[in-house]
Amino acid sequence: MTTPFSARIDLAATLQSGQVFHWNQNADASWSGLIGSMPVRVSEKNRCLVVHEGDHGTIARHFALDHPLEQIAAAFPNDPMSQAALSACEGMRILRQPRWECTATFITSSMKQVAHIRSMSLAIRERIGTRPEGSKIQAYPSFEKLAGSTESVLRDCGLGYRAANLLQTARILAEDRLNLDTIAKQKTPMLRKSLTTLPGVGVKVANCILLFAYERLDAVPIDTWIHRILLTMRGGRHGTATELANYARRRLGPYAGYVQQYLFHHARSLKRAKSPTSGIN
DNA sequence: CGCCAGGGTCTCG
DNA sequence: CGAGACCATGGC
Repeated sequence: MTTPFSARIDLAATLQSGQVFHWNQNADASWSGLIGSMPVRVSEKNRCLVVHEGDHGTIARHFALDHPLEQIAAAFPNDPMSQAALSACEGMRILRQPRWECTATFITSSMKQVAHIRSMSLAIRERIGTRPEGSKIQAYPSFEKLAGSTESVLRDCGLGYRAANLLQTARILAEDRLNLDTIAKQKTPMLRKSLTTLPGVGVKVANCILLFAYERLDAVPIDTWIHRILLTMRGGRHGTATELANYARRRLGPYAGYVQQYLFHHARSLKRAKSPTSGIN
């Protein structure tokens, strides 16, 4: 136990909002997980982050304690849905994720519920990953290691038709036909185009990767939830994918990705509250 | 049991 | 370009 950081955070919202899929809450309400291969245990005290285990600098960076939440909140659109999400999720942060791990988990995410993305992530870790010293769960396998795996092993992890995509992407990276670090200097539209060359990465998944692993806080992943919300904001008026994307960018402002994440988590929280039998999904 | 899930890709108009 | 079929799997 050490002195808390001073930055405000809602740890549960941050870790359960469908950004990362491998954190576990302990009996004492603290959270255990990995940042890359570094075991971490953190908790919340007076809405601030307390470190029990792990390097402080790495943790502060991963949890994006430098993001200006007040400025971001002030930039939220002034409509009922956005403001409701803002007050419900105050303190939620967009994590800075390791690029490969984020890319891989969102390749597996298509047409899957959050609960199942989690189970696939845990299965891949357990089956192919390696266990850091003193960690309960295993680290996500590197793309080199995953490239040496097989499609049938990945199907055993529950990936279904996504297995081939993940394997092929891992091989492209292992053969250095694309470098996730080198492309980080590209401007957002070009970076999005680079990411979508990877098998299993379309515009939606690319926007998740841009937002969660490349600090592009204006990137807006439009999944089924956000799609419905945007339609409601437009008064039920339908449109093409590109029209909706343009609308989202204009409507949600400079921190559109943040607004999107708050809307997503809030909408899912409301639905979970209606069915108490279901756990965290 | 039927529906839906943080969609991508290929085909066809 | 834009719309539709198809893709596996599990939670609800």
